[in-house]
Amino acid sequence: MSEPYDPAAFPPLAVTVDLVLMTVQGGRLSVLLQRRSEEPHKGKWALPGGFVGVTESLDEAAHRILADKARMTGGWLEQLYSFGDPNRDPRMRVVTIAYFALVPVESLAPALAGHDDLMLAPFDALPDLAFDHPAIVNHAATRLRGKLDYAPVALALLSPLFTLRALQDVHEAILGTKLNKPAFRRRMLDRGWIEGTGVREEGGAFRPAELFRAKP
Amino acid sequence: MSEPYDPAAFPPLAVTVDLVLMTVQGGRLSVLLQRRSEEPHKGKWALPGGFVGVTESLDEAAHRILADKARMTGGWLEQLYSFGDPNRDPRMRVVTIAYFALVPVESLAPALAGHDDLMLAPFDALPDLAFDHPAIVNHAATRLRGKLDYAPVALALLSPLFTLRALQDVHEAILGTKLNKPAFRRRMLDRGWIEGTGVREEGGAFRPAELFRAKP
DNA sequence: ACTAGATATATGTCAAGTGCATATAAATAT
DNA sequence: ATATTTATATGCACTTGACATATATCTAGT
Repeated sequence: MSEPYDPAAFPPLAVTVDLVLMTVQGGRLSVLLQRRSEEPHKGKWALPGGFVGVTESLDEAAHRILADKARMTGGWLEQLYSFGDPNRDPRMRVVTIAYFALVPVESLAPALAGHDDLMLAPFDALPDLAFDHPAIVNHAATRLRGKLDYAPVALALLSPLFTLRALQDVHEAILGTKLNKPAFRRRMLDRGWIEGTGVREEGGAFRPAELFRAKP
Repeated sequence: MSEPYDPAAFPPLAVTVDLVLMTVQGGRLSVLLQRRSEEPHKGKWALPGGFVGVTESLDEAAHRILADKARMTGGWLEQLYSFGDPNRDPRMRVVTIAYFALVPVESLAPALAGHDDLMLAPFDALPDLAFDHPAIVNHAATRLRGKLDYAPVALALLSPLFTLRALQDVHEAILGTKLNKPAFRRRMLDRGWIEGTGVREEGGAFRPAELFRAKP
């Protein structure tokens, strides 16, 4: 910031936070959408979001919006990217800070139940989205795929105890490809993100797998 | 954005773009700083930046500020991260979108000459910075180091024709470590980012190296 | 009980990538 | 010419991951 603040030349802008809340449901990477009840784009699906309060940090605003949609246990939240095209909202100039969130699908159940203005849309069948939300959603998917290999993001999509098979299913859903089982297994164990519990899953029709958990 | 816009509950905020303009000078990774001429933090060093105009996208604002400081030939500009702590500016609420820029040091010479409110500060000897600019600068350095291996960012710090030795010097300056020469050479050629010109550098006291250029 | 079937887990081998040491090539200075 | 210095090339060990295959462990069915 070099020049002094001149409100006439540089009027303040509306600032929002939009949330790309992703989860894996039925083997497909999906994103939470909310039907718009107001113009513009009334009736279209859009990312959940909200304006940033004056006394609130960006992270706090993102947490607030996330907490409204999901029980935030074992999830992941990080800033994604900021979008500020002058025409992205026809009403007025809005700059949005997009956030990237991951939660196990069970954490979304309470919010989804009985709210028909909310839905989980799979990435391979997204509806027509409002504003520039298609670009935001694509940005999030790309980031997720890119981080999969060097950050324990996939763990945020699983419940606290999980099998290696379940972890692999999550990776395959995100990448859209099949992975080699022994190689995946060794890679995950080498990363040092997870630890075995010694306990096996129960109820399966075949040999039960060991349950793992995220390392603290 | 879910709720309707209520200016009383969510007044607009000032939005700025701050630029972390980095280069390698004398074998050291450095950042362009500007001395503040106004309160707050008057006299302190800070990142160059400015308010975002109403009709201007974030990228356009970043380009405008960059063009003011450097001849933008062969450089790199990308959005870094947004900072919006409510108290980051004591005057008022300011959200800043930080950008990450790389240019060869020669592109900065015109701006630096005769402007004693501008300086290139090496990362290993940064002065006391205004606002939350220390955090922004650290974020940029981390991103730069992280991208070095999988994106051709180092090329943006060199003139169009360069030797592999010069490219290695840039990498070493950024990472702060010495690298193995044959391994570095092979790695760079495998990446497919550069191509030989068949022409050799001239004037050196010893065997002249081949000049390379970035692939289109 | 035993066997078949299915899945979890372990191992062996190969190719690619990287660090390190060393060898060869090409220029200048004396 | 020869020494010196740097560029470029090559050989070798080590690590990592893909893939194939082997072994272990459970249930279901006879």
